[in-house]
Amino acid sequence: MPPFDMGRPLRMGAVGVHPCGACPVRSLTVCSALEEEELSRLADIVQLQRLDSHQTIFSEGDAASSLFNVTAGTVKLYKLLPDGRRQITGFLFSGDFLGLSVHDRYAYSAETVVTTSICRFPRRQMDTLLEEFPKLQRRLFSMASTELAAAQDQMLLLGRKTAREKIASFLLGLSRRAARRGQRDNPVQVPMSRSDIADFLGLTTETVSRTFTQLKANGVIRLLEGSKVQILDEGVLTDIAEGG
Amino acid sequence: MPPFDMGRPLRMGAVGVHPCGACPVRSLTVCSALEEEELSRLADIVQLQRLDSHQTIFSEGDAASSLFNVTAGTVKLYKLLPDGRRQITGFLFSGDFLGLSVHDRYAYSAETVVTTSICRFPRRQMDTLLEEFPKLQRRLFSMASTELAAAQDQMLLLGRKTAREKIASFLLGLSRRAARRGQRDNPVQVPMSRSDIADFLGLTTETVSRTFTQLKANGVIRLLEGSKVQILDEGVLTDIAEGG
DNA sequence: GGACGCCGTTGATCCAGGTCAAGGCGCCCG
DNA sequence: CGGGCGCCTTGACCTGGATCAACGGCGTCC
Repeated sequence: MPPFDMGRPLRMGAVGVHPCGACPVRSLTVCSALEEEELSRLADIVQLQRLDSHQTIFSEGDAASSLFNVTAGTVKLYKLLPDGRRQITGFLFSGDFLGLSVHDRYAYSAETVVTTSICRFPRRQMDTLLEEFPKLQRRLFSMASTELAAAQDQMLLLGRKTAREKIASFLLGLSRRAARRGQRDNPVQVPMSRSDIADFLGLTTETVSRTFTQLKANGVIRLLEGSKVQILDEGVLTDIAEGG
Repeated sequence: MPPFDMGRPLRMGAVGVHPCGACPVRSLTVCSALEEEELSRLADIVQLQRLDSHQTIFSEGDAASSLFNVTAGTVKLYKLLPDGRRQITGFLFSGDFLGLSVHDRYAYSAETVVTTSICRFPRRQMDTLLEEFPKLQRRLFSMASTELAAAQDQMLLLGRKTAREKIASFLLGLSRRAARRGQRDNPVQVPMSRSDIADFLGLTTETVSRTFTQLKANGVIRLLEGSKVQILDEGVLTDIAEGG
């Protein structure tokens, strides 16, 4: 047994000063909509959780009992076909939220990619706060709209882009999101496996690997230690991503 | 010049009894969230428009000045790559809404597939109503969540399904949505061209055509007059759609 | 410290679906 | 009523990426 059970939820409302005020990613999250007073109400219902890599947060079809905020790490969302084929519908990083549902069931599964911290908001209590704070509702709506736009980009990628264009788009997307979070955008961290990338882009691991090799040979990127990728020519990579 | 200019917007607030009360698809739309009093406020800002087939409603990158509700007909949403490759991200029917945006620009283009009626809500005024009627906000959020779930299904389809599975899923999807609108679900109307279907499913028109022929030869469907498709064995079609 | 297993890479071959080409069949328009 | 133009279908062939296979590196567990 470990000295601290980090998997056990931590009720933050219990401590004197709630942690949301000091949350380093607050400005990125749904919580940025709130003032101090409201924030403390949110803190009353939140549970912090730290999860190892490759842990399931919830599975497709589970009762959708919570909403979540990623505060550190990486999460993947995916859907499966009965024979095991998998489509990863998104990767989430700090500041991103997950857990929206229709008909009270999650429509996809969520799993950590690396060690990850999340805030869990029980849906019932969250619904109450949403009624009480329209700002929160609006912020959630705006984040869902952004998600929807990203989903449409991903459909264009999946339906109409070549392997090379998919990989280029993927790397640029990772880099831009890192920048938005205030993290290093070049070289960019690529924490997920080839197999995860393949299932996100509608490819196989072999094709992902070959395409990285090819972009490297073309002098567009470099593969670095610690799953980092250096973008050597962003202009060219952008052109490739757009089919140029 | 035509005797009536049906393309000219019709301000409905001007007439004595607003038309939303009698709207035949109200229960399907965002408007179902509202009571009579609120509905008339919505009617004050709405413009009804009737459009011929293949008319552009707005284009990707346009200032997002309105939200829309489809009340009759069919609309397609799509994104283009610079070289003209196209991905249709969704088809809309009566009751569906469109026009959500991020950063005040539409992220996709919208075009009618057949003769179509839409309600146009100017964004500025809509925003005011959203503030005033949280129910409306919640309804819009819920519809966006549903859209998001559909987008994830479509990603699974685009990334991981075969041509046969894609066509089967497409027909079942059309049929189920028709049923939800209270329309005939079998035989099901397929108002869009092979080329539209191809660009929705990430295929070519040739492959779409061949796959229809193949499903017909297998006795799963029949192609009828007037762009209708009869589903002869829904169980088999469902199995095909899920990779069975 | 050795063996095993997982991940990533590379090579050889295959095939689903794309591309190119040719008609057929309505439908509109003169 | 005839010609032309979009659509749809079908056929022949091609190819990008999948599949199958082998192997090296590296971490983990006896």
